[in-house]
Amino acid sequence: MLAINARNAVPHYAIGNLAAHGDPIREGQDPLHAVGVERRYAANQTVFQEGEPNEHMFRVSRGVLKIFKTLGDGRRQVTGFLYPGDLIGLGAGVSYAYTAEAITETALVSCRRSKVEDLINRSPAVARWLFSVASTELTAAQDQMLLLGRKTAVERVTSFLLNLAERAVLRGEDSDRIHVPMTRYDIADYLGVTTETVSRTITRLKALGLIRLCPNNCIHLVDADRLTELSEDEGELSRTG
Amino acid sequence: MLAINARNAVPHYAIGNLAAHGDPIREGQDPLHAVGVERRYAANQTVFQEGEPNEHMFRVSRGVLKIFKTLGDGRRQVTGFLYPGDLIGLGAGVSYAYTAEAITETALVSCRRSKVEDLINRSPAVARWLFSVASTELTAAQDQMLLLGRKTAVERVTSFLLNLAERAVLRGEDSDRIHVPMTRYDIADYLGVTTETVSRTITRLKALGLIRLCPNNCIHLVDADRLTELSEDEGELSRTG
DNA sequence: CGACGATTTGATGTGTTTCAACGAAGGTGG
DNA sequence: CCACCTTCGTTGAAACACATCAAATCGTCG
Repeated sequence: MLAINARNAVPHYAIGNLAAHGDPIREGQDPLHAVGVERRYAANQTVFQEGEPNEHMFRVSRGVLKIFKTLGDGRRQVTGFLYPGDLIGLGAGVSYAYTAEAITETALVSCRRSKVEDLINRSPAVARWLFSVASTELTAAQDQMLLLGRKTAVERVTSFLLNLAERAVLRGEDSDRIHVPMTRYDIADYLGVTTETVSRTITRLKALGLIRLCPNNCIHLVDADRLTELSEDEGELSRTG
Repeated sequence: MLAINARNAVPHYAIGNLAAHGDPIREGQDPLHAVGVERRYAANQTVFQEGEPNEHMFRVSRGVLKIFKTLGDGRRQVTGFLYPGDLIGLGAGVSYAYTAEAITETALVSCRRSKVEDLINRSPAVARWLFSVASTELTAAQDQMLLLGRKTAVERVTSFLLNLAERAVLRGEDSDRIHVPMTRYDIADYLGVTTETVSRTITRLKALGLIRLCPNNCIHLVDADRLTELSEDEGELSRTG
């Protein structure tokens, strides 16, 4: 996942940490922005829905969004939370495979897919960039599959919190006081559990003194090392808890 | 790392289902093969392990493989089964995020990542192809997240069988007599359940007359329509079952 | 202040896991 | 070619982590 250093002379759609991919796309050279249009969305507003024709790619300038898939009977799976710098609409297919919805007030740079193709044709650097972004997403998706398929509730929640913290660092934010703008319901649908389980697990972590809930949807990670242990080995909880 | 059974006659590296990506890379023009080397692997042989330096990309010529991630205590998540035409090693990062292991006897075309970069630089067509393959993988990964996070055991197993059937069609094989070379254990680790649950579910589908087990790890999908219903809505089972 | 959604907490239920055992299949070596 | 052994697959009984149902409390905002 890509992110930016928000404070900057260069506009907030700058690319940021792409250097991590060894790619020559640098801050202030967002290739999508050159050919795209910025659009704004209110909290809870839908950007596009699963099944609609897949005509645009988006890049998050400001705000947080979620993307999710839905089953006929209403069951949802949130497949990602998107932060500034992230791309939406990478997936293949003639129609979107998921719904995208703003969690906070949001600004996106929108770009027709045909223009993206043009960019790839004209610039190998852009091609490598997009390929590397998709590859990074793929790696993250595999981590999430491991979480959904094999991790316990405690491991899921701690993994989630640490993941938010990691991404906050990439955006140049504080890593142990993380902002959590999504609801328990969204988190539950992301982690493949219920809101009650998320709530109980957070309560438990709080009771263990590993985290602290602050006002404004903020969570203070008091003992990140211990949380890291819990994110990979539930057994730890009984041995020391 | 790579145990190579060197015997290179250079046969079946045709591209197969790539046309599905609507991209101008066609049969007999595998861009990887031009710069790669074919290697062979016995069943159960490891191609590379999670954590090893990520230096190669592979394309399956013949055989079936699995890729999986492992937790410290041995829990596994199979994140994909790979068939001829599929690419291995798309993921980002300096080291492989998962282990790749041959299920059947296998032939792969191996290609250094640096050569792949060169190809992207030289050919926008290859760049678009790789991007579209990665995008397709991403879409599949999201489907799998929905399965792992929200589907019941019956839905998981039926989704899996139908998915195998779909991919068989893309390879030009029969769609209702599918070859299932992986063990119940592999399937279980792919679907995020136990071998017992997979076994019981298959038994149940068999009892309902929806599938039939044939010799040689072959499963006959007797009622694909009904299976499709079951793959998206478990409730169906009680209504009609 | 009042109200509605979000969150937390409690009591109970259940789908799947875990533990256990057995039969079948597939190598391996004598 | 046949005992032997290991792995795989199936089935059964019991246990458990999480879901479900229910309700109180918190928090936010008109």
